[in-house]
Amino acid sequence: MPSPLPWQSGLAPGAELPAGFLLRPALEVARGLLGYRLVSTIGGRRTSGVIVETEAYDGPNDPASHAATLRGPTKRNAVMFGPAGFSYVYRIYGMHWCMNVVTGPEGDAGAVLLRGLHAMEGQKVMKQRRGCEPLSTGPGRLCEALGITGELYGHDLREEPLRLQAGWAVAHDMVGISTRIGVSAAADWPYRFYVLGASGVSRHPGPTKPSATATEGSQE
DNA sequence: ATACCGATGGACT
DNA sequence: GTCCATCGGTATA
Repeated sequence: MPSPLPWQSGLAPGAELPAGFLLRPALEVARGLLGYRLVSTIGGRRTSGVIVETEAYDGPNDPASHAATLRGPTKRNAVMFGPAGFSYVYRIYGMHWCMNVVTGPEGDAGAVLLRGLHAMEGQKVMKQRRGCEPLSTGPGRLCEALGITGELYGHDLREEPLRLQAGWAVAHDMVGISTRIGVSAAADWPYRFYVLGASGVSRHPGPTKPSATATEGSQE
């Protein structure tokens, strides 16, 4: 068994993000958000969890980003060109919502897709919303479990009802890196980050980083 | 365990 | 028209 995950010892206090945390490039923020917390009070019901899986989307430089086109901002991707710390929520396949955290200075269209959450509070509510397990593994499920919809497009993540807060530090030997899931453009870019052995991670593949310590295989 | 398939809506060619 | 940053059911191994 690898070292225990830091959040297994109890609930971390909600904390503000370190200054400048989200102003860095999407790739750095995607790694940095592992162990941080997402707290929803949408619909007056509190649900929260620890971020255990992310993907970076690096704006115009990144062929897989919704901000990749040379044509500049569209109605959908506009929020990504704005300041960091706002949510980019979009609908995919006509039925699921996906949520990103906008990163980088204004004008830089970086974003980080939240793909996996280790549920900590309000699991009963999440079950109710989801109707089945797993609760918050995968971007669509994560949004459903926390009640995130298109209404939260452009929401300031310092404010109710959806807040991003600092949480636990995740050591480097507990982080897996792989290519992004479901993307065809830039398919070989190692822009996905996940916590080894954590529940809430959608898959544990990873051509990119063998990561000596972790024998995978721990279940939820 | 992996594989395929259908649902469904909006952005884009 | 086509392409998805997906999911859940069903099928096959």
